[in-house]
Amino acid sequence: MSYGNGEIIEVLRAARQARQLSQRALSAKAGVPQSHISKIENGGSDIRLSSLIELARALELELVLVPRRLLPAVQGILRYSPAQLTGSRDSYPEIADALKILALLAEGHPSIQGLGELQQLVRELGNLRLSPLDLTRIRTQVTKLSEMGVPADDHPVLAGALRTLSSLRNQLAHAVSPAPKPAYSLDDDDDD
Amino acid sequence: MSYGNGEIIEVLRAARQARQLSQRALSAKAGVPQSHISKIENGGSDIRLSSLIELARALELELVLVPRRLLPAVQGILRYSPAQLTGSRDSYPEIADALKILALLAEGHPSIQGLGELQQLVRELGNLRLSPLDLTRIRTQVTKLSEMGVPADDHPVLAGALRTLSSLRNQLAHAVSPAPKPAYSLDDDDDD
DNA sequence: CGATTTGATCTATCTTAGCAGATCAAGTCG
DNA sequence: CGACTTGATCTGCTAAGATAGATCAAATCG
Repeated sequence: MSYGNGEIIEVLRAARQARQLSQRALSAKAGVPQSHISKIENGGSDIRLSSLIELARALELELVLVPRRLLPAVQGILRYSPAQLTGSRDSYPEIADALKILALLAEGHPSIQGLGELQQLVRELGNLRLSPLDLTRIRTQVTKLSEMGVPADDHPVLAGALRTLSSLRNQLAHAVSPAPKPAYSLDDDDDD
Repeated sequence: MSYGNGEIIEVLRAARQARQLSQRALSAKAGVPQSHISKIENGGSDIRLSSLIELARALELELVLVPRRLLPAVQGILRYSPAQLTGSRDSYPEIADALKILALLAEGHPSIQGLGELQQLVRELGNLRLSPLDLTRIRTQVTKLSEMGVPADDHPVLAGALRTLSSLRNQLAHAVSPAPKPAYSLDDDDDD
């Protein structure tokens, strides 16, 4: 299935409704008149690319051009992600798996700070290029964590995982200089 | 990183060039005037959604709206699929090529400090996960550099490349926290 | 070298997106 | 029941996308 005007617009509408936003609320967010949003959603307007991007961003969507051959794979990701609006995934399945396990642990023991730190660590690791050995180390630590029993911030397994993954992250991050904060902040990512 | 007008259009241009189509050939395929394609590719037109879809289809691309949280996963697919236009692999041949060209330039003009900075930038970029669009941008800058003529630190092409690649590196590096310096500094990294 | 191709730029014209609001019917809320 | 919200539709206006070509300089080809 390929996406035409109507399909793209329908995704926008569905996303707006999923977020329980009215057209007026989206109008306020995106800076587009409510009447215009109505016209767009009803197919009465062949909107411009910049407007599409604006509305999409207000709905936490990104516009992507996908080679047709890869469309099924991409649709697979969109389809099997929980509600497509929640749930973070990475393209390293190991990272996604690790985050799931850590999420479960953290959910069951919200007071254990180390679990939150671990989640953050693993997320950051997912932004770096990982070797198979790196992935193995991450998986090993997460496996130990899942077999840990009742977690505690001073539990040796948790402390060991923090140390190991922290060290790994630091090693890899050393290859990338810290990003300076320019006076003009170029990336205005999700500041709503 | 999110896709703006310019990024989307750049993907179209890259796809056209990858298929070795001229603007006139694409015009014939998509039914869009060549002059209009030129204007679009040069950012002189905020094209309509229907036009974007038409051009994309002629280039075997599909337009998809992706929840922002799933963008990394989708980009992962685009990055690692062998069907990708650039033929992406585990290592980035584009980075290797770019470093080669920069090394030649730097070798011929050892006094140009900016070339050393560029080499460092490209190396660091190679440590981050890059999308096809990222690679396109890097290649574009390096191509301009190789056609620059006699380089100078204040040459606009060199300055532009530094700006563009620096900005790209900073955007990507934001996803990775800086590696902290522990009180017990085991490895006193002398950052050159 | 002439012929051809390419991307960019131009003119003129038509169509419509986008905007600012107003207003309406229908539904919901307290 | 009145007040309020919502999505749809309307008017009028401006600016720009899209089109049809023409034309140019630069590059490429045979």
